[in-house]
Amino acid sequence: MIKPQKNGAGLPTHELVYRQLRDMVLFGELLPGQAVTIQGLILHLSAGMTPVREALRRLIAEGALEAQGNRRISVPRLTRANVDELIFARQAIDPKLVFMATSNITKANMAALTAEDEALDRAIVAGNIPGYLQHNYRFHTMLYDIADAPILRSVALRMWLQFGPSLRVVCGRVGTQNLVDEHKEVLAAMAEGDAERAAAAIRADVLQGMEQVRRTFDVSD
Amino acid sequence: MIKPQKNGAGLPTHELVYRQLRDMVLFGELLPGQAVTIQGLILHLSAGMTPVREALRRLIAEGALEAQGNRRISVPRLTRANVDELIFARQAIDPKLVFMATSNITKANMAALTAEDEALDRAIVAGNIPGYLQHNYRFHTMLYDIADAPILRSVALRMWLQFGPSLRVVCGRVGTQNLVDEHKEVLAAMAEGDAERAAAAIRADVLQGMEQVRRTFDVSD
DNA sequence: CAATTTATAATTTGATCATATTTTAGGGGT
DNA sequence: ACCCCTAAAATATGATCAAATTATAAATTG
Repeated sequence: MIKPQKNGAGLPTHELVYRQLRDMVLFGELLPGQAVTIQGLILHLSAGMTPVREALRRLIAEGALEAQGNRRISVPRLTRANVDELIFARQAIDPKLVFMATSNITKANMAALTAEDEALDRAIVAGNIPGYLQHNYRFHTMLYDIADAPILRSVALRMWLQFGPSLRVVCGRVGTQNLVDEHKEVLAAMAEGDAERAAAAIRADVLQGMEQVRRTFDVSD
Repeated sequence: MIKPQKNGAGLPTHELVYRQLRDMVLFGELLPGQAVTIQGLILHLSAGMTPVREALRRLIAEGALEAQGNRRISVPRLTRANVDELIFARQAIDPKLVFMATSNITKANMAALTAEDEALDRAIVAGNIPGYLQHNYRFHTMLYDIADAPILRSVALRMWLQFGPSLRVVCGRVGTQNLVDEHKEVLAAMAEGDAERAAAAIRADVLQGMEQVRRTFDVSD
């Protein structure tokens, strides 16, 4: 007699498992190199086997996790060459998305973006690392959503999943105080409808952040 | 007493199912808008349920398939805006990969690329559409592999999965005879070690091909 | 005789399948 | 058009088999 539990939300279990794992990757609960086992997730999340497997396949496809070949799964450890790839890709994609977002901006969108950026600033002064990571992610993904370009958005999100764990390590080393961003400039340019300037600002922001990731490699590696 | 059949190759079933489905998407056995059911695949590929589900989650994550929300899965139907996104992304990524590949080129690599391009030409004159699609794909993916940049490679492969079904439609309309490419120029530039020229050539090739995809939209849509 | 290596057993983890439940789509009736 | 009812498809579970890592013991060598 098997009884398939009806999970709280209206979402399928594999989706819930996916979101939990994704957040663990993005917001630093999983560190680079860490092993991830199916059995462990079944116990920890009290989910069935099939949903967990589906979520893992999805995360592997998105680059958030890595299949090591011998049936083992782990959080990828970036090489310096990988960071260079990420810098190139983000520099190409993110400004385009912000450029497109500038055309679609509304009063409500702009208010939400501003609120998110202010929450981000508060997390920085408070030294709240998880808060910084979450609000920073939210700020950028809101821009992606506004751009209304699903394919470029999915590429950009994929990049976040790849450098997420490393970004956590960066924050642990330099602290939140030393983190600066170009978000104010992005918002000002978007408010004026100056798409070129907004794109340039986000490119500077991306380069700023990714260079910080690269720098930690010059120390550790 | 259950006996888990040991599939021929040393690869897990979910991997084999994934590859078969991916090839069906890439080489035109699945058309845009077509529905894909789990049960149908279980019967057609005589595979179990769990491996099929895993392969589908992976293909959905890679953009090859689309979850419609109401538990239905289908081959995505590209919009004109989607095609513009693909053009932008490929124009950014592909030349970079060819630029990188030029540094890593070897005698063996160059011979394999040339052989693939010749097979491609033969498929064109023969009017062999599946052959054209396969050799064209192989030519480009060989370049990605030579570049040795796994993250950019995965982004580029994702793009192929998205426009694959539409490319099949294009070939069905214009025929293979009207398809031209810049592969000879790419190979010549790479042989000289001129990375800039090789990158420019592949950009022209990409634009050429993607514009053809866009053109079919102006007719049908 | 100690230490390193090799072989073997045990345990953990992954892969697949069959089955039970839930949800959706579609068809006939009001 | 709306609502129940049925059938089919998707979701989720636990059982079972297979494989890989770890632990343990034996053996060979310096």
